[in-house]
Amino acid sequence: MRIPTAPAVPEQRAVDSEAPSVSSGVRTRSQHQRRKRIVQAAAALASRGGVEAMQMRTVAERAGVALGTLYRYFPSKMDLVVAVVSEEIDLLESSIERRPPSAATAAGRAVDVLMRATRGLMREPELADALIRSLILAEVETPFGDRMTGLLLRVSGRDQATEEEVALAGSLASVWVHELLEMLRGRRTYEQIQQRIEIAAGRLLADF
Amino acid sequence: MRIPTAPAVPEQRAVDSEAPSVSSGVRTRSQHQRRKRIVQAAAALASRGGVEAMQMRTVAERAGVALGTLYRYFPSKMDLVVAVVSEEIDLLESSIERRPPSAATAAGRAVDVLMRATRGLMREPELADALIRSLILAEVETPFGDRMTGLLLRVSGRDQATEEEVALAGSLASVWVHELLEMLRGRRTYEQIQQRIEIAAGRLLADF
DNA sequence: ACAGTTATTAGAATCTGTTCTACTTTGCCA
DNA sequence: TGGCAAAGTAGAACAGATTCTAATAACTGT
Repeated sequence: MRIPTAPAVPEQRAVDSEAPSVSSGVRTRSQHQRRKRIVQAAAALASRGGVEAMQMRTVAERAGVALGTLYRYFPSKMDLVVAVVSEEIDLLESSIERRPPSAATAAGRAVDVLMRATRGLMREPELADALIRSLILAEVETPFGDRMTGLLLRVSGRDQATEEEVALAGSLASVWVHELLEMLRGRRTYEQIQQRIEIAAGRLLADF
Repeated sequence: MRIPTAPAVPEQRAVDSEAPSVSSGVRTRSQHQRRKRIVQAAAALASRGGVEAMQMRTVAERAGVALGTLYRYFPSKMDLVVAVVSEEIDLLESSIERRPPSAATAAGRAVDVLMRATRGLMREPELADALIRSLILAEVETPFGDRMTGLLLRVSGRDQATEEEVALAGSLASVWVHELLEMLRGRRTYEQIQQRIEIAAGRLLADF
């Protein structure tokens, strides 16, 4: 799996990696269905016992698909996790759109968004675990971190953000992710997270 | 891998978990040596090919120890990774002690420390990548974040820190870890990290 | 020195992600 | 309709972390 002769370059895995037919790029209806069934089966298993319960053999079985097929759609377990998790983020974004944060300050609105996301994640703890970890683990660029940062900038009223503003929003996002991780490790309660996010947001987005 | 929805009750794995003699807690000289040999072998392997190259069988072999013995000292690979990382942090701490940061402001000293640590990690990219990723993914408590936070508080002259100060230093530490990760993904240069750390530190530790 | 506990060992065995093989089915089109 | 490439299948095979076993060595207190 490793390339012994070229040590410097990390093995890029295909970013897309979610559909067969490499040549055409087309996805038939039945393939779409199959992919959906797989992701659903994976999500169902993960929301119970977490990534551990989401074993590739089991997912394949639950989705009524051969192991080889599962691997054709998702070349690694991580790809599957990422797929499951993408759906969750979509949910958050549309929730924010439906009911935008109303706090007076940018920091307040950011805290609102982050804590709403936190609550959403806490509803499916095992799934949340998978989400956060995959967000961090991903080898290549994933939309997650940037999407969260973008979301924060948007609710802060910074559609045309300076580089410094992007850095600050990004910092807040990374603090949030870290706090979530600590929660997953059982080292934070919801209240503690809120407190810490408020403190950090108050400083980082002070003059937004 | 459970979430404390209200109270924080993680299934604690023994945090220590690094020496035999559960009952006595004593560690004989030969045990100490053995442990040291194991960690050295692990570090040597990891600094070449990353965690992948640091296979438990290989580590045991290199350390001249049976696989079972390795597992007696380090119940899981993660425990071994943590041990390796701890040594790195020791190095950083003693380096800081030897040559304390001299900047005028607390934020400046914190930036100094973090960038010094960054340079240290960049010297062994494979090791850094492996270790940081594994630590972030670790299920259980790791000394990493807390030690870094403690270090930051110390160089900020906050030996008796308030809760808010701990939160702020912790936030800065998590921003740093995140930037490090981005660097490992090839999305940050050293200069960019420095810039972002300066921005974040300037806000977070403003009135330290 | 002796009995009993604890540490160590070699190696087999287990578990789960991933890969491989040898077929069979499906979709497509000339 | 015949045929070919892609997609799917069942199941074996492989890899590396972790666990288990049975036996031996080292250390302990008496």
